[in-house]
Amino acid sequence: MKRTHNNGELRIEHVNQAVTLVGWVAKRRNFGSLVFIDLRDREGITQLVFDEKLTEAITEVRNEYVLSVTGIVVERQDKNPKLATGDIEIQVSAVEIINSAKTTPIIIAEETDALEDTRLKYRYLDLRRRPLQQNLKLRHQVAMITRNYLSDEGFIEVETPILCKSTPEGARDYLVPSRITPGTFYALPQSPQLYKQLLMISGMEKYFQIARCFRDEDLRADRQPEFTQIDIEMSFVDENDVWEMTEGLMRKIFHTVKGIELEPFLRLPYEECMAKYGSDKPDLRFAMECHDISDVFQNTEFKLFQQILEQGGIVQALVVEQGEKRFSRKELDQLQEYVKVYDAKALAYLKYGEEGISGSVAKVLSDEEKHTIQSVLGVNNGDLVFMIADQKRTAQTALGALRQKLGHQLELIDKNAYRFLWVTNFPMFEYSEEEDRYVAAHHPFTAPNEEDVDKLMSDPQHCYSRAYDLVVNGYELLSGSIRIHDQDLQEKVFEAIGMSMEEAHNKFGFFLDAFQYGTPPHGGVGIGLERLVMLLANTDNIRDVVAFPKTASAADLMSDAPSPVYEQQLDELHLNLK
RNA sequence: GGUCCAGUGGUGUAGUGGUUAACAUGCCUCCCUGUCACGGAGGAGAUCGAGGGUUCGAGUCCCUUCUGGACCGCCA
Repeated sequence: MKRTHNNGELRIEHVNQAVTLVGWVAKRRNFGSLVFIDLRDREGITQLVFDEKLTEAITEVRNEYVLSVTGIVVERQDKNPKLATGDIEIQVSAVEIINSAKTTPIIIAEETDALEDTRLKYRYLDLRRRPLQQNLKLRHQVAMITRNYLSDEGFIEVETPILCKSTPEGARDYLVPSRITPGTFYALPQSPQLYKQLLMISGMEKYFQIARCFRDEDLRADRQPEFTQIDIEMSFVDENDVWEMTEGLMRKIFHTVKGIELEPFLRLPYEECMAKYGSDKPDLRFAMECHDISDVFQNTEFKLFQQILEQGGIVQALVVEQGEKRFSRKELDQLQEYVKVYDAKALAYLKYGEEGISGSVAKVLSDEEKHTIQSVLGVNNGDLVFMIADQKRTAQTALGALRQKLGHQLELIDKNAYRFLWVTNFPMFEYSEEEDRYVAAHHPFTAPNEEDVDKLMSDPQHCYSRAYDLVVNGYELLSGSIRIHDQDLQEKVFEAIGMSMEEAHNKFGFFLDAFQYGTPPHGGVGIGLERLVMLLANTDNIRDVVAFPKTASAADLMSDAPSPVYEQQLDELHLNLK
């Protein structure tokens, strides 16, 4: 019997039609000589009615049995408004039990029960549940919109290799041993970066790929070891072209999926972003900005602030409007502990109350200082001021983390809003304590700002790049940059990060060779598909939008990967385990 | 590498040193013709993640370890 309809589509107008439905038993309600079964497929649920002629045939039927039924659509005596098909039911005339099922370890109909490890072990059952099914559908929808949009804009989808050359710059590679050439390895791509740039040299002009990427780094709630990027590269463009194209894609996606018309995307240079929000991925769904109030303490008597300022640090401050009475002493202590996670030494606060100014540093600051803070920050009666004095980045980052925490804790966040922000002008380099040298902050093919080219060697710390991130609601949604297309400039950048041309040729020789044959100006982005779908699905966990995700220790609880392999496999690959 | 949280019938939880480990749900048997979180009666099901220790006595306290989760570092 071939199915005639799915379980989500029958309505009152189908009454009296003969139909055949298939699906899984979601629920059985037994009244002896009358039995109801909720039949589920991916489109929905339809209620089946079995009268006394047929109850015998389904006595053995339990949850998750697979059935095929034929019957007549009838109007229900009592309609169920919670169900799309709630106006009708199927008076079953014939039933075929296609397959039986063991009792499931998790209850499919319940949407929330079962802990993470059980859900992951029985992922195929968890995937039968409505929320995950919807997320996978959503993910498909986003991918399709993206493909169509980019194709219409003249982009060509090209697949790049999964077995690549290892490039130890950046994230740790997943390695794949070569059987044919003993002692050598492929790496899985961290991103198709070099290949997409090569495609620009090849004259593809506009490329995209929905690309799997792999990074052997520790996981987070929004990070998996393998993930998907909507990878895009364009020739003969500058930042504005890339941004406009990306905004167009985002508009299309949010319009189609959510029916939302996005506001124009804001733009903010990195340094300003760090100063205001203490993060390179700020959540702009609430205002609350940080301020550098070091100037207030130029002649301070307070030793701690004095010392920090002398060492080149800053005092960063944040006002919680009407926050004076919103925190207990215990909560303030907890916030104190919270900022320590971000390396801040302490969190100072001042309460501007009716009966004067109190708080952790009320006694050690002068009246003049306290009042200057008030006027500089525009503090009103009843406000609370948090301060962190530390080295610039530490103070900014710790207070920024506090800002984000307070946004949640004080419920300042508009949960239905999407606030897009381009963070631009990232630093070209950052100092690596570990390696005792400057390393590329983005990657070494990122173009420096034109006015900063002179500083590449002389002042790398103040050299900024044409890299940009698109940030939404506290998530880094994508990263990209305008790339270097000039050989001399590329050599200078390698020199600045202490990489000899010889070393550079060892690592990226094929790429540098290609560079010599007429490289167009180009740039692009890599959009984190999972993060985009997370935002659209309103979840804060990446596992909710990945069909078969890994645990925090990068394991697959269902298949039990990674796992040991047979001796023979190691032998073939010329590998010895330590 | 570090910090914190969790682990108790199939599933989710309660149980802060003392009798037979409780509740919900699921499961099994029986009853029921209008349920949709169906209802009713009965039943089975737990070496309390593992190992060690403290104690007259440990699910409970201590140590070690494993697993899951969140975060810091890391993620060009």
